[in-house]
Amino acid sequence: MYKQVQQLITQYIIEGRWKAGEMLPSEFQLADLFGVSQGTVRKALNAMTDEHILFRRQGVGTFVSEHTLQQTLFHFFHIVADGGTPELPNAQLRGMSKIAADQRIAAALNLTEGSPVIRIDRLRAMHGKPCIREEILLPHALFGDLHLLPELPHSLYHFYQQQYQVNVHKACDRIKADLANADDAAALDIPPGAPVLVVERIAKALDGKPVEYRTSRVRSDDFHYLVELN
Amino acid sequence: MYKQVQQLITQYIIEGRWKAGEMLPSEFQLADLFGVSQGTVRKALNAMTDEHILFRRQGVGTFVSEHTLQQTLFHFFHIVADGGTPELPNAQLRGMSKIAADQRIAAALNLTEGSPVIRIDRLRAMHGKPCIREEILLPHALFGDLHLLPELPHSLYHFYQQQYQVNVHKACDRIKADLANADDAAALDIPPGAPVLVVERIAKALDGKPVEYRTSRVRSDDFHYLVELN
DNA sequence: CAGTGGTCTAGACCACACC
DNA sequence: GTGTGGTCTAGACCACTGT
Repeated sequence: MYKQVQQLITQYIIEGRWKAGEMLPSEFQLADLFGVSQGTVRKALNAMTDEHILFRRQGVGTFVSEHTLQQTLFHFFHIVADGGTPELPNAQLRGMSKIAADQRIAAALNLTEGSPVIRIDRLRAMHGKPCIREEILLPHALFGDLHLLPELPHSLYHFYQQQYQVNVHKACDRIKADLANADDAAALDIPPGAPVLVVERIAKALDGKPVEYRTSRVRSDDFHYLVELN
Repeated sequence: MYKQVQQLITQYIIEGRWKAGEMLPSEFQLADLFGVSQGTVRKALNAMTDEHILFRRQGVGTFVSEHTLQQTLFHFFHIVADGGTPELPNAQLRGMSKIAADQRIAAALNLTEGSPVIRIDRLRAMHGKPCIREEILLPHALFGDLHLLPELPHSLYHFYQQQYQVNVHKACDRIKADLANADDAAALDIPPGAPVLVVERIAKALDGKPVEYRTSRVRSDDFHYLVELN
């Protein structure tokens, strides 16, 4: 029963009945709504809190998670300057376009080859030092004419959520090492052939469908990728 | 109260009163033992199950987690062949010695400089193809004369647990890119200057103290590091 | 069959936040 | 003060396991 409740609440959020940042009804109201006891609702809410879909504040209420800067930092941004603490870098937009998905992109986003996708190129910098080249690919079907906007905010997941009702809540990163090519060298201010980290990410929405395919090329002299294992 | 119960159970495990793989008393017996209700014990046990310190099987009982191959694979081994599924590679022992901790090692293991540490060198291979060079550093105080053994098992965390009552349960990986040096090239069968992943891990025991400092150099042509974010 | 964990319920009380 | 989530308790029943 608590899993059904969980599924129902998730459905309500996907349908936009409860939006990001909004407060849900209290445990007892939800219990009445779904015809179960307060304890059962509680178990569902806590499970969803563990998945970071909801968050709760004692004395206040239960809310749909927003991708705030804090959240994004802890859950989805793992590139850190060597001596320092996690921090969000600036992002400089280099270009946006609509292209047709090749085989690689189609596979990553679970589309058919040739489907329209939006491509974003950005250069990110920390403390004025360029550190990451990002290529971001989005299904056109979900994001409409995003590529025609003049600017983008730095925190994309928050933006996806606010403007397109796309809630990123899971992701999978594949990390490799490579040598800096000419574009890397020019953009990141490193010698060609220097080692770089390549992080390929596929991000998934609440419904489990892939919604973003992102490739980051990171200079490795002063930055690393950090993973906590529990 | 449930946090106190959690702390007590953890303490019992650290003291070796309940050892890896053993079954704990039932929820009601624990409730009597600690003077709380069964629901409170349950909450503590479930929290510890989430941290992978315990695992529970319906109809059977609650057990102290063992680092089985399965566990190790999912929680602590994230290097994967490009096309394939996660898999544990062979390990070929290259050498073991007792050395004095330099500043870097002392900082990682929270020891004073000059403390004795055990150093292990291994070469790991998947499907007969060499893929990882590992340097493993252990505090001598916890692992005694491990370096005098003629052989080591492939799954070290299980071995630490069985032979030295050291339960690894958290770790932190820092990932960088580098160029293959002469030793990498020779051992991993790649050209010098090829890109390699460098994974530095500090592993922590149940009591939160660092117990292993491991540096892995991974060939990046056919392997990657995999991270799941939730 | 007996013993275990898994779920659901109901009620009480506490801690906290906001008005 | 009122309403919220957080904790603790107690009891019932179910599902699963091993004998």
